[in-house]
Amino acid sequence: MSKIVSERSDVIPSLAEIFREHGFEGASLSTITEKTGLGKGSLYHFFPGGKEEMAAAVLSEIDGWFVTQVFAPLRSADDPRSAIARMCRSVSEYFRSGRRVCLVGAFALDNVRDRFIDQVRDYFAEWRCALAEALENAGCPQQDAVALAEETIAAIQGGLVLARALDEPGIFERTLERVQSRLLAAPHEEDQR
Amino acid sequence: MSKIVSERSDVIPSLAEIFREHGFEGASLSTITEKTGLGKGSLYHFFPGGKEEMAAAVLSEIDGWFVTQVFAPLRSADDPRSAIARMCRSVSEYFRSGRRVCLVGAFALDNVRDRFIDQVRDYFAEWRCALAEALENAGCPQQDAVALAEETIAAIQGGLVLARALDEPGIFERTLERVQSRLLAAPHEEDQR
DNA sequence: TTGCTACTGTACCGTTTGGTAAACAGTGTG
DNA sequence: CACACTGTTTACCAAACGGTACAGTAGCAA
Repeated sequence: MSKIVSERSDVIPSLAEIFREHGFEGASLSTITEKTGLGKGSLYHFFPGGKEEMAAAVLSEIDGWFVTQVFAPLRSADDPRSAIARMCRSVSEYFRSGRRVCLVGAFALDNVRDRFIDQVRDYFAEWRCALAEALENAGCPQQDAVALAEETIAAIQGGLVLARALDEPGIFERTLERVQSRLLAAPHEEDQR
Repeated sequence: MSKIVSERSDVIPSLAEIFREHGFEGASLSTITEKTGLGKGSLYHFFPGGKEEMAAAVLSEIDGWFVTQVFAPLRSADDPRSAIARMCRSVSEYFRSGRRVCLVGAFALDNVRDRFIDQVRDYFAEWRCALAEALENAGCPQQDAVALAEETIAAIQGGLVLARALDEPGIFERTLERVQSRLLAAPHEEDQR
């Protein structure tokens, strides 16, 4: 057999897709070997901890992506309002305009949350915090900023759930537009005081 | 052994709780027998179709509850605005102020959606439709009504996800309050035109 | 060429899975 | 009392589960 010399990081995207499709419990090792093209031997070589380590790695990569692509830009933006607009664009692309589900949100719903509780909590806590910071930098009072950030993230998650439930990706896109205009309007209102 | 003479409908609430906790794939028959107190024999007596029929029965009951407690009152209300307020109260109680998860939403996220696609779609479609009707009856233009209904349901679902992810039920309560005030404000704005 | 390391395929492990079969017990009806 | 009906228990099954062990192979450095 040819030695493909794959790296651990090479399989993570397909692992992510598998967990998104089947959930943690629904993703069996046979599914994973089939869809990744890696045998059990290779999988356990890269992830000695089995499924749990695979899922943890996936969550880590997701978190990493959001930290660099979304959270950090929100925090350190010169122009927070354009950073917010960029967040909406990134999020829309990441979730494929509503055709892709949020794995962290899916994990949060049932008992698998408890196995990855730190990663799940951190993901959303960081997001809320980063977005609130950007809103504050744009002139939004702290209390309003946190509330609006919370509302925004919840709306995004709910948009994903509803879009998938009704199989209407447009729902997510409309949600995102509503959210964006509300985010961009908020600091303005405060400026006018 | 004593004959407990349980009925099919008696186990459905605990089945619902089991699926909420573990998800569909994560709920094994041994978990189910343990938590319902019924042996496999009894379970297959009531649900010859196995897990799938159990979950379908649970979804049916959930849908039934929402139809009578939420959707119908929204549609046939003399005073649509108080019906909307009552919806918010019912929903808050049903989801235990954010400590309970929406099973239909959870099912929607991964592949199990496709096994129950009709029930999942109907649940949300009916909700959106009923709420939009109530908004129209309150004087909201049709297009705005549908959009606001959609936004509301997505917000509720997202509130549940985020509340559970961060283990802060308060997030859901705040979401619900925001949603309610937006629903009650909307027809008013239209009236003032 | 010889090793060492990183990776891969396969056979296998014990356990658990969803599901079936049959014997059996309580209850109501004739 | 006899009967059917409705639950319930128990034992059982093949298949699939997550996971392990290990021999083997490709790649590379000395």
